[in-house]
Amino acid sequence: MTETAEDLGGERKRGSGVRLVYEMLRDEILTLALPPGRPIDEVNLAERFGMSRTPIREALVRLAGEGLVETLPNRSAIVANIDFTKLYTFFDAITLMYRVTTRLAAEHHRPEDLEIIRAHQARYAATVAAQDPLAMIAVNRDFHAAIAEAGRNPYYTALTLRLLDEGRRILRLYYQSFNDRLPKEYSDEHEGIINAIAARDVELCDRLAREHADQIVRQIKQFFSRDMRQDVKL
Amino acid sequence: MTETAEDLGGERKRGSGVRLVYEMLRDEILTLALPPGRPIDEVNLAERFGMSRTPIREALVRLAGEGLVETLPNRSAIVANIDFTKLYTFFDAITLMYRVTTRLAAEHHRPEDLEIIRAHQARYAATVAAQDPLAMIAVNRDFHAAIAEAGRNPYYTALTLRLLDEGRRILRLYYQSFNDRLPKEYSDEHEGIINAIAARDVELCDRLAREHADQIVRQIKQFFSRDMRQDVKL
DNA sequence: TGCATTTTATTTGTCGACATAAATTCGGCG
DNA sequence: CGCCGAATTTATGTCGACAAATAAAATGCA
Repeated sequence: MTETAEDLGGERKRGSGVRLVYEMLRDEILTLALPPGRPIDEVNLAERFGMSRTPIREALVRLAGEGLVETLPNRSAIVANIDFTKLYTFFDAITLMYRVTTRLAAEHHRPEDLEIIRAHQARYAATVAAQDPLAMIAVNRDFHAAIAEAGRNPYYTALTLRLLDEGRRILRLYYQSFNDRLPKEYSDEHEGIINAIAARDVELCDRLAREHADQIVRQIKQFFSRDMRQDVKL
Repeated sequence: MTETAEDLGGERKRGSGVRLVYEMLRDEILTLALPPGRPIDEVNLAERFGMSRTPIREALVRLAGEGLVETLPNRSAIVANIDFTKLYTFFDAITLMYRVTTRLAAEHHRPEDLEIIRAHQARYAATVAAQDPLAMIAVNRDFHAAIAEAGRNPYYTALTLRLLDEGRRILRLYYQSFNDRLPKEYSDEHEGIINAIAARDVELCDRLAREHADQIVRQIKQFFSRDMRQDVKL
């Protein structure tokens, strides 16, 4: 799947190796290029990135801290599995975080925040028009992350980011099942949320964020319950 | 402060070193034995724990992932500072998490959860009676962590744990200002919460959790605003 | 042939050492 | 006397190698 020889050019600056590996692995995990459960071999990665195992391990430890890889003692680390039995807790949490962060964004956003949010939304619409699900999923995450940032509560932002990242993998599964054809309905909902934030209408933000979350959750629930039934058949 | 020669006995099992360092450092940070801003020297720790720098670094990376230490590139890591300008976001977040986790505990708890929660509360009362603020703070954290666990939403639990840990440092500062004399009022509030969970009364749990949080927040806010005023005077 | 046990092999956990970047000290110059 | 720059020092980032533990393979036995 992944090309063997990556050969990332020449000299890297001291300290940049870890971040490089971290970001690259993270992206491959979140796009499902590395599927859940796949073993992660340290020496393999060390060769691929042309560096020692030490920075590789540090990147893996950080990813493990975010719950993106699971490390079994004395055994290969693996890409974190998606626990479908806990999907409902995920939906519950992300719905609450959408509501809370959007509310706070309405209260605390500054002009420059809105610019950033609108820029993400423009990119989002472009990815939908281009039928590029991978980019769409990534930008959708950036959009809501920007809203959370505008809310200026780092604790909520941190949880929201974690949920959004986990959501990238779930959405990837979801859209793959449709051969990656994208509906564009979310685009309108995003516009409504932006306007509500700009108007500083806290209650409207709450309602729109909840509806936005409910809509996605409903679709994915439907999809996975279908999938569950098929699984049960064996 | 910290004894130089710790000399933790003899052989350790392969893989246990990291957890040992991680837990010990974590405890020292949360009890303020290591004050915010203090530099953390890797070789120093390596000598103290009688192991190489490698496991020390891994423990530090994990602690950095939880926001308990800050690592500056090519410079000493330091114990994470407490950002008092973001105290209000902390209060907001922990109030919400108290409410949400207690609500969920009312819905999803099982008999064994209640036993655990009650056991923590018993220990809590004991620490208050013994006027042991350090233990009291630690057990208070365990009490609310057990409630979060009973709510069975790992995302909420994770954020709650992070907030509770950060809260340990703040509470330590708070009680230090009173020469570590403890009021026992919280004990009764805890009992009320336990009863509401046992009765599966979601709305009552919400109200009691909010009041419990508000009460603590009010006191600490008062304390820190007093402190702020003094700071302004220079 | 099938199962248990030993042997091999692979991969992680840890170590000690070197390279490098920043902080500090020292020295020169204006 | 003070400031700027170079040398020194200190601590981190990275490396290659060894040891331990698990998985896989091979062997022996019933």
